[in-house]
Amino acid sequence: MVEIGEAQKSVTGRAFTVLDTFDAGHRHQTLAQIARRAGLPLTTVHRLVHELVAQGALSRTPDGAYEIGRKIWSLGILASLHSDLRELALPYMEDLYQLGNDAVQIGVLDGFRCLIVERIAGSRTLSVISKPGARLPLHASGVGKVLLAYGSKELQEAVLDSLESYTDKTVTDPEKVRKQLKQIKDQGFAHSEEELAIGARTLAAPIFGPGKKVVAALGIVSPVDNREIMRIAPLLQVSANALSKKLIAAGVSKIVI
Amino acid sequence: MVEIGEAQKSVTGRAFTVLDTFDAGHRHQTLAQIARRAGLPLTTVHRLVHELVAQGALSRTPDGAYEIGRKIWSLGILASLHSDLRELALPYMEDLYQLGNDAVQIGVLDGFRCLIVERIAGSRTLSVISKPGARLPLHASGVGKVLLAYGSKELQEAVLDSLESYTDKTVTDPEKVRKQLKQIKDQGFAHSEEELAIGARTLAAPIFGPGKKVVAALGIVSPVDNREIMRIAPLLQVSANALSKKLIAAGVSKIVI
DNA sequence: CGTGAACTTCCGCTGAGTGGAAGTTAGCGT
DNA sequence: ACGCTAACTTCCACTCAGCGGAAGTTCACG
Repeated sequence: MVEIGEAQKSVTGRAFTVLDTFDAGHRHQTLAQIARRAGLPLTTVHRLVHELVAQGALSRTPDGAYEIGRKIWSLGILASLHSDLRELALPYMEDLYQLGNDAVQIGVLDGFRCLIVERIAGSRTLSVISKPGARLPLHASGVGKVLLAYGSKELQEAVLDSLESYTDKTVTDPEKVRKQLKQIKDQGFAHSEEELAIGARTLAAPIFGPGKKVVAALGIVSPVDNREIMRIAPLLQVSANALSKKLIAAGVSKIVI
Repeated sequence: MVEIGEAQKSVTGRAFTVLDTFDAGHRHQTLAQIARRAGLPLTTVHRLVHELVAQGALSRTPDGAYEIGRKIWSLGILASLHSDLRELALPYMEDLYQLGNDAVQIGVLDGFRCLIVERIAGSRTLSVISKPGARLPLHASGVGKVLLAYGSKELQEAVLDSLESYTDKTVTDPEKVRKQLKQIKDQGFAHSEEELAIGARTLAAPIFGPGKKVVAALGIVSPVDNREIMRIAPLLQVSANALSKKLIAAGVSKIVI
């Protein structure tokens, strides 16, 4: 349990250093834990945390630990990721889900990762599906591959430079990935099998915003034993195109980068 | 366009006064707008906003306006509202949705309002459904009525004290509402017709957390011309009970209040 | 009942935050 | 073209909010 945060001189900086200690693996933290992970003096964190609680940015659980509060959640859903992209995409995702009860996900480029914005999964769907907020590798996930294929030359070079392996099916040879990317742009969708998680195969298509720019990727995740999945590809593309048109019509240029 | 924020002395306070100027109706704001609404000097807001942008809490749109950034969104989805309640509820909501393609929503008590945490609506569903983050009146919505019926005596008195009307079917007589609340607790679910929006009827059931405490309400919204809706009531209750068990098993006591 | 770890309160020093003033840019009406 | 207004940005000297070490409190465990 080593400290994560870099010392910030400004108060707001410190406040966010504190908030940043919270992540999917650390949703509930005690005061001392936060202080250690933030690399800040306990007294300082004590004061900050209390102020954040007063603001509703953090809240205290019955057991005395702290967690992210409702205020942050309420603000977060105002982000264009959620209010624009997610809102417009959901109906299409819902329709795709009903086709075969396979999980559906939508992600955007975030640095060298694919940030999952939303996913639909019922009770019968396989449970390895990444939750919103997850950051998948670009070269080993369907949605990631799409974003990479349509991404800038610089992005591709940077990513191809260090290809981490997740399963024994992960493609880590830059040349092979390069060929895949070309093929994806040619056929308009990506396909991957057990490259990130055993048991899952993925289909993904690009979502275009204003100016032929790819702003997101729409994907379907199903169990490997599903032989039918390739038949869904055209339907996925229809949905992706319809969503693209809707995004362009709504003038959602705000999702850029 | 009058100022909203109350002057805060602490820096974090000011920072949140700035963030609080953002809401569903003000997702994109210019610097001057923020300053006016926050009731803070322009210079101060200028500095704060730039710092927030550096932190990723705000981001600048191509047209120069500001909006809530990805950092806040990423943090927000860690809130128990989202990561606990929403995650556990979604599969059940999905199943309910598939029953009749009626919109499904889940909400929690937030002050004197019902805060919508998530909703499922396909492309064919009626579009008046409230989005996540919406705050519905307790006496005029299905989910709200459930929370009110199972709420504390003090809450009920406070709410019954000022019953706002939204349509000509909204019940604003405290005595009538009181009777409704009793009936809801007796039969275990709430039913409302066009009390909040014309054309919509609602069914809602309570979700119990540890200790028989109601932590949320699960609801179905369908068009008024849907004669079948009452037949869904038992199914809604089955789902609600299953979700309750799951919440209790997961020990989600953190959703309290 | 002693030890340690987590949390809270206290308080005097100091530099980060403040906000008025002045400068820059952009759009609009005449 | 030109002034006018509003939005935004930069500058800088004062001062008070924030800082964090020290000491006190609470709690769990052995």
